[in-house]
Amino acid sequence: MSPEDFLRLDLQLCFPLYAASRAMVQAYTPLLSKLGLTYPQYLVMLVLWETDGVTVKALGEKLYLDSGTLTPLLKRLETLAFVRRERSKEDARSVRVSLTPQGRALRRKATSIPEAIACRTGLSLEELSRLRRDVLRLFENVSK
Amino acid sequence: MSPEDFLRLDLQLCFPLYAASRAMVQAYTPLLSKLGLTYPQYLVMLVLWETDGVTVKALGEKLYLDSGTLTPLLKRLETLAFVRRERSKEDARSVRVSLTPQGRALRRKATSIPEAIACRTGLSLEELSRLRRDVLRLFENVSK
DNA sequence: TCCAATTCAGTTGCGCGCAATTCAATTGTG
DNA sequence: CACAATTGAATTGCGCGCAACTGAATTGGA
Repeated sequence: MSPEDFLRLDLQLCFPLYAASRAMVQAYTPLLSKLGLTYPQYLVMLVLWETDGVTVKALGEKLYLDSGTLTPLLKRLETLAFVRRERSKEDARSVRVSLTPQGRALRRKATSIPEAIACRTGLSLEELSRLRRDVLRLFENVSK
Repeated sequence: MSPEDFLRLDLQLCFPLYAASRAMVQAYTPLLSKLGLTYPQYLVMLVLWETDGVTVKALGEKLYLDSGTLTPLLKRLETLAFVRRERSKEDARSVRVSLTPQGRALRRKATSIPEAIACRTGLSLEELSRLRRDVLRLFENVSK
């Protein structure tokens, strides 16, 4: 295989990854729109449902997103009345994000989503878990 | 495992995929910026290097992008003088995109990129090819 | 042939992502 | 203690993605 061949679209890994990632987000979209959420907003809610009262910095570290993305997103979630944002008392540089009762209540409506998505992938739980592990390894290699 | 557990961020496939896809694009960014391209623009150039004079519709079908994304992107590539856009004579609804000499010349400067990226993944060619196949299968299942 | 339906590109509007910068709060060092 | 360096969030600017829509060109059925 010549070095030229590596420029063939069909031989690259990134493009399928990029297309698959967008396709997965599209699969979530109709389910999430019932809750009034976008996919990145859903990711933030997943973190908050696990750990309420987290700072913007900690959110960014979990989701690999910066304040340029998170600040406006969190303002939209605040407008939707799913979260509150308030300056930390201990360190006035940081902002804590907490769930409102509505934000907490939203969790129940979201419980059916992961299984619905898992079905859409057409993969078994074992295949899903293996693929997640492989993609995670790729992510760790590439992002370091 | 309870249905609640499926809402755990660390157990989902889409998030690693989403993070890995962005990380891969970030790995491309410094290499592509030397050529003056973004990653989606690079994808368009890959198609044109394989098949010059393609329509916007055909580009969209190969890259799974619509005219809302492609039209402004192609205008930027035209401003950069890498492509020309012209209404088709056979069917005036469609627009053909062709490489300029500069666009064609850019290919040589891009030849080293795929290998550099492959190295960054830390995976062997066999692992890369297997992962590409698995991700492609996921994409096909989810997008149909 | 006519004209309704379809197709193709373009436009608008909005929400990310992310680089780069700003600004206030805090930390660490002499 | 002073003050330079660092940190955390916000802001700005730009390029996607994509849904929804527009308008022109083409197609296909009555």
